[in-house]
Amino acid sequence: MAEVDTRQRILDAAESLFTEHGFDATTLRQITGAAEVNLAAVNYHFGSKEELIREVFRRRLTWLNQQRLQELDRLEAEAGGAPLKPSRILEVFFGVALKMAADTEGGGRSFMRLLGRTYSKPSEFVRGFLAEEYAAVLARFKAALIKALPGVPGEEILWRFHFMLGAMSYAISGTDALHMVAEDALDDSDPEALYARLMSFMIGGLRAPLPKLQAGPAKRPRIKKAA
Amino acid sequence: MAEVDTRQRILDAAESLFTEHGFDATTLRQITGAAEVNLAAVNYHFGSKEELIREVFRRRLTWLNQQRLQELDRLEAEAGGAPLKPSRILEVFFGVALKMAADTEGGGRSFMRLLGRTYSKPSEFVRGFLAEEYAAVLARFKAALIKALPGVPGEEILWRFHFMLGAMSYAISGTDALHMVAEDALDDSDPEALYARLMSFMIGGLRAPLPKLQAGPAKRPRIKKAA
DNA sequence: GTATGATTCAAACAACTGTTTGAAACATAC
DNA sequence: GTATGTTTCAAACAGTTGTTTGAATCATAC
Repeated sequence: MAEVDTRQRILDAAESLFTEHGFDATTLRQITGAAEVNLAAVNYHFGSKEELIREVFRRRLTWLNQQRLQELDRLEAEAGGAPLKPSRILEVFFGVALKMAADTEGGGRSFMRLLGRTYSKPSEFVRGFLAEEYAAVLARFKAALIKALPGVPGEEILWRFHFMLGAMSYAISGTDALHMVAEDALDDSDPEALYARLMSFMIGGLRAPLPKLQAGPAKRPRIKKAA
Repeated sequence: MAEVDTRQRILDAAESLFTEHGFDATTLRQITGAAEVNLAAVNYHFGSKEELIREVFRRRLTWLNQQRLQELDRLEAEAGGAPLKPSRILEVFFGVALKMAADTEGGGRSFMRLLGRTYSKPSEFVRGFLAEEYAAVLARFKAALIKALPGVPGEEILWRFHFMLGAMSYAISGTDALHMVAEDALDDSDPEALYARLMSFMIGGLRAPLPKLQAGPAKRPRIKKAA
């Protein structure tokens, strides 16, 4: 019984401290201190600091991605084979994440900020299982978007999806960054408003006119002249 | 004479190692090893590791922001008081950054990746002078954008600017992240193409319809019915 | 009660951290 | 040449890191 309690307390403390100071700058002594457990408890319950980090991610990420897939399933079932509205797809993917990020009490907010930062700087040993957790989800959403946007090349969609991940990451970890730079602070206290803002920005970006790419390696002339 | 060489070699090695492993995970012994200088050289030339980090940023950031202000000056002078096209403003701000990021040889690319990550996780002691370096630039570009988009509230512009910073950050540090997740790798070998992609995405986002913000602290009903 | 296994605890471990030191090597001016 | 100031170097410093250890405590079943 005490096991669960201790594990949970360590995970919660670690998640919060990792978010605040990063992995390397957070020591096991800080974690066990905040969790009010013995130092050796981390190695006893998780084996090592690296395994603890992985578990911090696994705990939330698995649920998050299951939720995303589940909602996409529901949406596609409702549509019955017809392509979805791109905005609906984005709403599922980012809506679930932002909903989690809005959960200040359960620690979801802390985790999402951590995830955003880690995603852009995957320490070698998280990269592997992060890819593992994300692979299926990314594939599903990419396929849905390609189907929803028949006119847009798949590569372009992937890039724009990538840009959107960046926007979301900053939106969540957000105010820390802009706050430091803009004195007239942005109000991020309202998750609904943030969600609405981010979503209209993303949809605008997703539906933007395609860039004029010139002189690529596989340039294809418009009209084939006689050779 | 040797001083300059040593300082420079340390800064270059530090920049590259910080980008790859982060500040905390990079040790002075790694840096001095890569730079092929004595361990004590860092403390002799920079005073401390923290000062070294600050100098790594200062070296590039000062130039980068000067460049941005300079180009904005030129643009506004040409316009002669008339509001600029929003896309032109973005082209200056992000174009300069992406040009630097495209500089693989001079180390600019490495630095921009580092900057993008640091911006979203400012260790307490970089935050201060990072804000210092950015304050003037942000203010200028914000003002220009507000002038260029008279219909859009200033707060909305700031948010969208923030989202764009996120998109750019991911675009630069980019492929590491998406690469790990999408097997059909994105080709980021062409900076021109990346620039074009990012720019049309951003402009699309910037010009997107305003979000419908409901039930804020100042909710205003559409039609006031009889009570 | 005793026995068995899981969990906690204080203490120690070796390895590594940023920093300091004092002598050596170097450059430059006289 | 000597003198002076700067830069390099190997070695050591004290402090912190993640991890291990072996005894103590707890819970549960018999």
